[in-house]
This record gives sequence, structure tokens and C-alpha cells, in this order.
Amino acid sequence: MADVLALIDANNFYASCEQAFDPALIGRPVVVLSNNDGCVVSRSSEARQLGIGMGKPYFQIAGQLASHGVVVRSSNYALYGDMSQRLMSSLEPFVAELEVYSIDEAFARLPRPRCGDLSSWAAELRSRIRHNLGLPIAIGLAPSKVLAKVANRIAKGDRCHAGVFDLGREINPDPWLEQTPVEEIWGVGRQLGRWCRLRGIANARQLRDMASGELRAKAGVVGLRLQLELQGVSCLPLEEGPTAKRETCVSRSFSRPITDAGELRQAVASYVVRAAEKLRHQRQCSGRLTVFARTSPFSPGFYSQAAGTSLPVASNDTAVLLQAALPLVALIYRPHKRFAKAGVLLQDLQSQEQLQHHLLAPLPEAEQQRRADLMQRIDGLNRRYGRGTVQWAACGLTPGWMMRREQLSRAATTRLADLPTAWAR
DNA sequence: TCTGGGGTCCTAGGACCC
DNA sequence: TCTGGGGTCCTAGGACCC
Repeated sequence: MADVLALIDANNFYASCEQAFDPALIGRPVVVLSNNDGCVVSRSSEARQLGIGMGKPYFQIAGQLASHGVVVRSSNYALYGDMSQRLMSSLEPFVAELEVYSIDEAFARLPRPRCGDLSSWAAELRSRIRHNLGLPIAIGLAPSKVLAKVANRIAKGDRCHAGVFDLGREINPDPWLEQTPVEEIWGVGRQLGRWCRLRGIANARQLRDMASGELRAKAGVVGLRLQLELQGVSCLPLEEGPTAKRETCVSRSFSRPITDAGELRQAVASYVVRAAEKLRHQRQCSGRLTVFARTSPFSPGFYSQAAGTSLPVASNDTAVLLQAALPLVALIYRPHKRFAKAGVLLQDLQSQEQLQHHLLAPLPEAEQQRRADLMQRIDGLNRRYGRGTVQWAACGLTPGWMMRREQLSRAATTRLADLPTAWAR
């Protein structure tokens, strides 16, 4: 029989991770906040039932959360990243091919058995993940990625599906597509969603059946692919293995506005340091660097500016990137502007191994090797003893703008001192 | 006072070339 | 004074994703 595509994801991933390491939270409403404790990015089902909205700014609903006794956590990416790796490696033995799509979801391909029924396979997978990681997962099965997403949504929505739904086994999928609002389809965003509604296209079945010429005029080939996928024609391939990144970005909001040029420089310097680390970890070099900063879009007099420069030779050496980036800060800085966020974007990424040595290389071979060794040592020390153990002077010593994480849980799986403790009586 | 961060893909339009 | 057609490459910006 033909292969099946699956979309497997963890329910309320961040909130579920918090619950997995603090059993006292199970059954209680829990929300996890974005960086800087900005807004809600994950809710346990109990929190959802209380009507707490996704993406709501924390400062607007702090009172409501307190009055309902909601547990609030800052996001703990060290923990979630590690749990994600465990989840993905647990899925692997259950499928033929796996594409890790995001921190909490994966597409997979598997053969459909002769009897056609995958429910025992799915039940076994769910109970294994629940038992080993303490995470609830949902599984959607269908002939294409977009339909697998639809199926996953149905699996989550209805209790009687027990976290699994196989759209490929439905003789008539239309009722299921009709109960899927057009905005909920993977690939339909705000613009396309509004456009569909204006034309009376309200659900997935109607989008599937609409005139393709009209859709093409609005959404181009992306729209056509989307429609084919809804018809059960798989045209988005499964991508195994990490594809090389084309760009890498590090940006953060500040815990308080910055008006001082020196502080903005320090912030940009720290982001460059982090971005260079990421680059070396990806074994890539960057040929172009852009620095940007903006004030709050929620305040009058919004200001946003970017400045970029090309490097004579692509590099992942922190000192080289800092040297390129810091002069750009003066170009985007404006006195009296209250900067809320800044960042650095590394573009023109090339693989470190394939990087052709420039004829006018700024440093002789031996010196380049020495620099590469130095970067490796610094990365090693920071990995072992914690980020910031070896720091660059340009970043400043006591930044007052560092992000806020006031309700952080422990790094229970990645830092020895944070190992959970079990008490016995 | 306080509103996330990090990506990809596609298209339109300008510059430039023959 | 008249001023084509077709191609490539690059960039900016829109749209979308989690």
C-alpha cells in the first residue's frame, strides 16, 4: 500500500515540559511566557479552558492569572531544546523517514500496513512517549503534509479520537475538511485568510475546490501547491537531515528602553558574539552582516533602521565580525530614540569546509589556524562552564538591558546543579 | 512602565548586459 | 528625432511558519 505522511507533535509543548519536571503542576493551569516575560506562548489545557489567550501580553493579564491561581513560567529554552531532542530520537525507530520540522513537531513517512489500520501503531507510540518523557503527543495521518496537519488538528480537538486521526482511512473526507476553518490551514496566513473569506471561501473543502486560476493570481505557485496538497496530491517533499541555513539571526528586546549609544553598542556586540558562536556550531561562515535596531512599534514616533556591510572574506571569527558590526551601530543610532530591540543578521552563509581561500586573505594560513583554535577554545569553555564564562570586552560587564526571566524553572536536564531532587520518607 | 525570536520562500522591480 | 527584446542577477519586502 501507499505510504502515509504523519504529523506528530507535542501538545502545549513548553507547558507540558514544565509539568513533566514539576509533577505538582499536573492538572493545574500553567502558562509559559516569551523572552523578556513578554507574552503568553504556551498554555496547559487547564489554562486554555480559563480563556487565557495565546500571545496576550503578560502585563495586561497578570491580574487575571493571579486571581485564577495560574502558574506562570519564563521560557526555559535549555530545557525545551533538550526535551525536543529526546522526543525526536524516540520517534525515529517508529517511522521510515523523519523530518524535524520545529522544536515540538515532526513530519514522518511510514508504510501503510496491509490491513490499512495504523491505530495500534499510533497507540504504542503515544504511550511510549508518555511513559519515557512525560509528554502527551498528537498524531495526524494523511496522504500529504497539509492534510496531515489538518488530521493532527482533528486528533487534538476531539476527545473521542484519543490523540490520533487518520484522514487517509476516511471514505469521504469532506465533512472533516468542512469543519476546518480556512484560516486554520497550514500555509494560510492573515492576508490569504481574509481574501478567502471575502470570496466566501470559509473552510478547507471550499479552498480545495475553488478555481485554481483565481488562487494562482492571488497566491502564486505557493497557493497552487497548497490546493494540490488539500486534494491529497503530495507536493511538499519530506526533508530529512538538517538543510544548511541561508541566514542566521540573533535579536532580542531589551528589558528597558536604551537611549545611550554605548549601551546599544554593547547590546549589538553581545548579539554578534552569540551569532558567531551559532555560525561556528553550524560550521558556516558569513559573507554579509546587517545590524538593526528599532523603538517600540506600540509607541508614537516609531523608528527602525538597518545597516549592512559585506566582508572581504567570509568569516566566523568573533573579532572579525565585531569589527565589521560595531561601526554600523553609529549609522543606525539616533539620539533621544528609545530603542526597544536590536539584532544582527548574518547572511551569505557558506560552508566552512567549502569556503574558498581568498587570494587576498587578510591573514596567513598559520595565523588563521591559530584564530580558529582560539575560537574553539572559547566555545569549549563557555559550553562547559556556562555562557559568558569567557566574555568579550565590547559586550560590557553589567548590562542593565538584559532580558527579563523572572519565573525561570531549572535547567533540569542540561545543568548538573539543577538536577531534580526526589525526597523519600 | 511592561507587547518574543528565528527562520524560509516567493515576487516585483531595478540594474545591467547583449 | 526615432529608442527593442530578452535574459540574469540582486535586493527589498511581503507572507507565512512555529
